[in-house]
Amino acid sequence: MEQNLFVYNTLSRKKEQFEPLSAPHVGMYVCGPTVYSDVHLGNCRTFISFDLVFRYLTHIGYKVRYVRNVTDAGHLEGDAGDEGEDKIEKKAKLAQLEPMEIVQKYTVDFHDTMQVFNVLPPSIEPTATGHIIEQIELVKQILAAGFAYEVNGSIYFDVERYNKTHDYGILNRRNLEDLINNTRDLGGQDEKLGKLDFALWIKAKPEHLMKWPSPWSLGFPGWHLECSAMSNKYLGKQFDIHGGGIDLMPTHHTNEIAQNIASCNKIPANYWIHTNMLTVNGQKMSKSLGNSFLPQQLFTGNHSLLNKGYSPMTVRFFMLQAHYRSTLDFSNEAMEASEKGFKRLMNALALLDGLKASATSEVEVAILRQRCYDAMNDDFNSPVLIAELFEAARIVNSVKDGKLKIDAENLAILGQLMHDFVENVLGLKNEQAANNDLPKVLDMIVNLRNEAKSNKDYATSDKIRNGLQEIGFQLMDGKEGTNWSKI
RNA sequence: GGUCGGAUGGCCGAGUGGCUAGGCAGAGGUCUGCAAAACCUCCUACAGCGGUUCGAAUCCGCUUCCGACCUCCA
Repeated sequence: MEQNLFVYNTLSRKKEQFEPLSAPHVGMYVCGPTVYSDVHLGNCRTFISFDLVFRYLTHIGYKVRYVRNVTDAGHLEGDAGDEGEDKIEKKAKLAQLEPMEIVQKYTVDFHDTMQVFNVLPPSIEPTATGHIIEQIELVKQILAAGFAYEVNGSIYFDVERYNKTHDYGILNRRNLEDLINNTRDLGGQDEKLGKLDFALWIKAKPEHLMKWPSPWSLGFPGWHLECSAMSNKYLGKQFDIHGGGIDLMPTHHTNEIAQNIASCNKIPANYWIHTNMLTVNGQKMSKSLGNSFLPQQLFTGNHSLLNKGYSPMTVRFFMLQAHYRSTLDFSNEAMEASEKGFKRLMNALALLDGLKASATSEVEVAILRQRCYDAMNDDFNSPVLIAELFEAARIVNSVKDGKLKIDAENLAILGQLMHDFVENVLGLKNEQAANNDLPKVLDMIVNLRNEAKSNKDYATSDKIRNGLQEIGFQLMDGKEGTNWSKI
């Protein structure tokens, strides 16, 4: 916490010094996935971005309670507005499954995918269906405060009424008239008094499967409600950071803030962090546009836009090479560049242990370390951090080649710095197979080859090297012997 | 249509008034039996047109193009 961290706050549209409400504790809420289908790569980018935030806050000494929800009910489908079908229920009917079967399947898939990307689990991962009571209580409070009304068993939030005493556009910076004038007329919204009003509680139709009793009807909660209720429950009325994809900002987060303020007159979070979109050919990756990749397709290369597969850590590195607030465009060329860069960084990390210290040092590593912190303190600037780490890699390689001298003290700092930032902060890890007999076998083959080589039997030595290359191992002859690495 | 944001070298991508990241690709060199890796050197760009300034990729205006949101979305 000696770090002077600055965070870009969507509320102020500025970078602000990060000051938690009660350090060293930090409360962070991030809107998680709706578990009605596989997470795609764009979703993953958001959670990887917040994983970086979580990891860095933790690294600099904060005790973070990280809450990321799973939406397993109440999320309405498409153009029909609040009359639309629950996404999960729709999928369940199609697949002739219980809604909770769908939820279970895609929750497991989500967790697996997060693990593959080395995304740390949040401290608490609450579900909407697990907090129906809390949501009903919240609706009661909003009703009592006079910012909601009931029509035929459904409850709607009265946006125009709310805006008379509060600023509805505090986050999205839009005035109400503009919003009203630019809102399309949608079908099936007869019940609502105002165009911008949104549902807090929806009365279920008879055929609806997911429904719960409430004072108003047998029904289900509106989508925006769960995040208000659950952040309030686990982090309090006010907490430090609220995050999510930038596409959630104009509507979902705007409504969330309105709900919280309407119920307890406090804006829930001080810092609002929004991550930008992953694009494909310049267009947002999204399920509805049909241009999304599943992580599995990326790993295997099984997609028409892909030349080959890329490993999870390559993908993670690719994403961290762009700043979280910039759009990131996906392409094969960019992925291949990241694949090589990632390998270069990890090779340097692996060489650290074998480096020998000199009596004197030609490098001052503490300066580099400070530059790494400076990068992250500037709104989690991982691309700049990675640039600094490539400088660290250059030092490692030069020392290894005997071209640069480093003393024990600087070597220790260098090692610490690289492990801290590459593994703990960026969350990158080596993907090579470990803990088996393979290294011993390879070392033996390498020794055989070196015997042939010292006899100038290059036909044999090249045969061994080429053979290993074909099955995925690259040999590298150096002054101090031969190294191998997985290609 | 309204609101907001973006346009950086062959590709990706940082940077917000002078010091002009980084990765990948490309060229040359060192090393090496040859490779590979590594190291060194080179390629030095900011959509266009005006303006402000001693000085602009960075600030202002206009133009062109692209995107996001306005409707579920990470």
